[in-house]
Amino acid sequence: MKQIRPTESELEILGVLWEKGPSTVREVHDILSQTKDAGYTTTLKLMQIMHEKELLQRDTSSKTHVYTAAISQQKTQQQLLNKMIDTVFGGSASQLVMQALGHHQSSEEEIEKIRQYLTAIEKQQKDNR
Amino acid sequence: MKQIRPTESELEILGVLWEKGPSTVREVHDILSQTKDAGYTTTLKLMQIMHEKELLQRDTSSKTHVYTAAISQQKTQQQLLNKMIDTVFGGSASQLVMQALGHHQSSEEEIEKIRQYLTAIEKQQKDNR
DNA sequence: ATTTGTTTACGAAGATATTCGTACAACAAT
DNA sequence: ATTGTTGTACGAATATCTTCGTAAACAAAT
Repeated sequence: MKQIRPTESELEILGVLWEKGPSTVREVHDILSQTKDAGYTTTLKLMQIMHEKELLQRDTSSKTHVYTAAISQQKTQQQLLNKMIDTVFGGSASQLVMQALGHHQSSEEEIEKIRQYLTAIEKQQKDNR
Repeated sequence: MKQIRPTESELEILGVLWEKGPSTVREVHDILSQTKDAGYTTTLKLMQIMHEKELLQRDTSSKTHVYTAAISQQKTQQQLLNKMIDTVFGGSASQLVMQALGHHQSSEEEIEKIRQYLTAIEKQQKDNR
């Protein structure tokens, strides 16, 4: 399987593209600069490199290029999670889950969603027996 | 708050030390080399640098030094999780939780534990209102 | 047409991480 | 004592990531 290894900065950019959809460098940069302090050309360069690495696709048909994430959020999440569970959580996913729930503000709706998910998993396990 | 930013390789080493407890370079290296391909002096150097950065403590009383993780697994987990939730999961902890549960075999006991955890969190949130 | 502003392209510097060769110290076995 | 083994220290090369200055292309406004 092709391993995806975006760097920190690259993940930030991917995060914006996943949320906002196809965007120009300017759009990405404006969002990043709210929380980060970097020049415009820095963001540009990063995105160009990411395009070379095939982390991003781009549409150059108009002067201002439009970039799109070329790797799915799901797949990236899964890969990073697995690595993290392995190295940092000693292989225990439930350990990670509890840690995540414990120290992060979760809304009631979110908690309800997770409950339903747990039920679904249990049901599935019974069915497979 | 002091931000902890271990690199990939550093996390691997920390992972070993968290699991095995205080260890020599040789011990750490032997475990790492099962899944990774690096020379002994590379591991040594990394651990020396980590000691400088105060990620590891070491006991030099005997010829063969013994290293210990100087940052807690918990704290590190929390910090990495928060960052990951922010950038990769669009701020949604439940998203991360579901992704983690979905691709990992969880026993019924584990699921039950998580359920109880959810209940506790909900209760706590009500009480804080 | 000239100026102004926005954008891409490119190169190179600076920062950080990773890798390993070599030298030397400690010690055990011969 | 000599040799072989195992360890630390250290420097330097290499690789990778991040940052930004500068130039050129282009379009809109004057």
